[in-house]
Amino acid sequence: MELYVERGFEQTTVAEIAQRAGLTARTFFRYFADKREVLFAGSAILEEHLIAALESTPASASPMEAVAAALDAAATMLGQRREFSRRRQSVIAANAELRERELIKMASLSGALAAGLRRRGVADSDASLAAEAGIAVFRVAFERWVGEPTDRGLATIMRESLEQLKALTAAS
Amino acid sequence: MELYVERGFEQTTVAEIAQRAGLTARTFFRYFADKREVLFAGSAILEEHLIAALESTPASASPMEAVAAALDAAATMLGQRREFSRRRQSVIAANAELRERELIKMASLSGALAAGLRRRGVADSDASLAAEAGIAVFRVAFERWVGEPTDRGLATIMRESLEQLKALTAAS
DNA sequence: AGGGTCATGTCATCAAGTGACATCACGTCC
DNA sequence: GGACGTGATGTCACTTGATGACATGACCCT
Repeated sequence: MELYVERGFEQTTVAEIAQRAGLTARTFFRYFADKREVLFAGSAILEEHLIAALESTPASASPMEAVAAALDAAATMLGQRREFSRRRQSVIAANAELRERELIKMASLSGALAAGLRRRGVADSDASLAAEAGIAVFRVAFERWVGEPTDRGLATIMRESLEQLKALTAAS
Repeated sequence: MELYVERGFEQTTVAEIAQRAGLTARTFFRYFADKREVLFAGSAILEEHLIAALESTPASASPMEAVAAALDAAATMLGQRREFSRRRQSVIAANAELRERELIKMASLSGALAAGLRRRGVADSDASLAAEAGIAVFRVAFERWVGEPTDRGLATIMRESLEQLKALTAAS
């Protein structure tokens, strides 16, 4: 991240990253599949937490309620370290390849969420839709949280956005 | 697409593509920014149609109604050529880089949609949420349409999925 | 005939990945 | 303590994607 912030993602070579870490480029590629992946090391853990939260909601909860619980978990996980998130996000926003990578991580989250819902007996189509909608909320809320001047709390913004989506679809 | 279907995306080099087209690799890169882009040439046109449809809905329509109209336009555009869509989709599904590219095209659609909504006076946050939700529906419906054994019509499935989302959020 | 523009080709170069093999530090076992 | 296996790292060679610089040739306009 240091180098990506200093001179931008494209302008830094893997050799430079490796050098700063006291390693060889070859070794870098043994830890990260590619130059982008190094910024997304945490996403697997995030996914685990999301799923754990989903699984621990009572079986009586509706699909969207379960998704909301998962989003809460995500919020508490990311909610700390806003400064870090902002810097990271500004690096990602500045480069198309990184944005692509982020999107596929989100898609993976969505897929995991949908699978989790199916495991609770939610119908296939409901599961994918609820998961996609949940991730849409996540995305919008996260972006808002990172962009706002004062920290209102990611969880709050998530809940707010979810309510907003509810209102929007109801009004159609 | 021929080559991507024949031997897979990774296994075909740009040199081969260029050769089959009777060109040089250098020339290929003058038409397409990269090896992936060649599969997404149509997405700019799709975006235009979506926005055109959005703009031509009455100002009285709610955000989600306007989005629904845009989705209808997308459906009539893609609704023909299901066979083509299936082959293309199977190529994309088989490769992570292509999936990434598709996701960013979707994100671009979402951004354009949100911008269109804002132009109609919809509040910022409502606009992004409605757009994201719309794209989520698009994604799920398209996937379903491509995967189904018989062609029920993309537009029908889109409407159906939108209703489903409405029901899901209402039940939370 | 001359000049301008556009598409293409050629060449050189860089950086991202990847496979094959060597090396070195370590812990284990006899 | 020395032989041995294992895992992490380095070195080297190579392919491919991508880009810049320059040349060439077709076409059109005056």
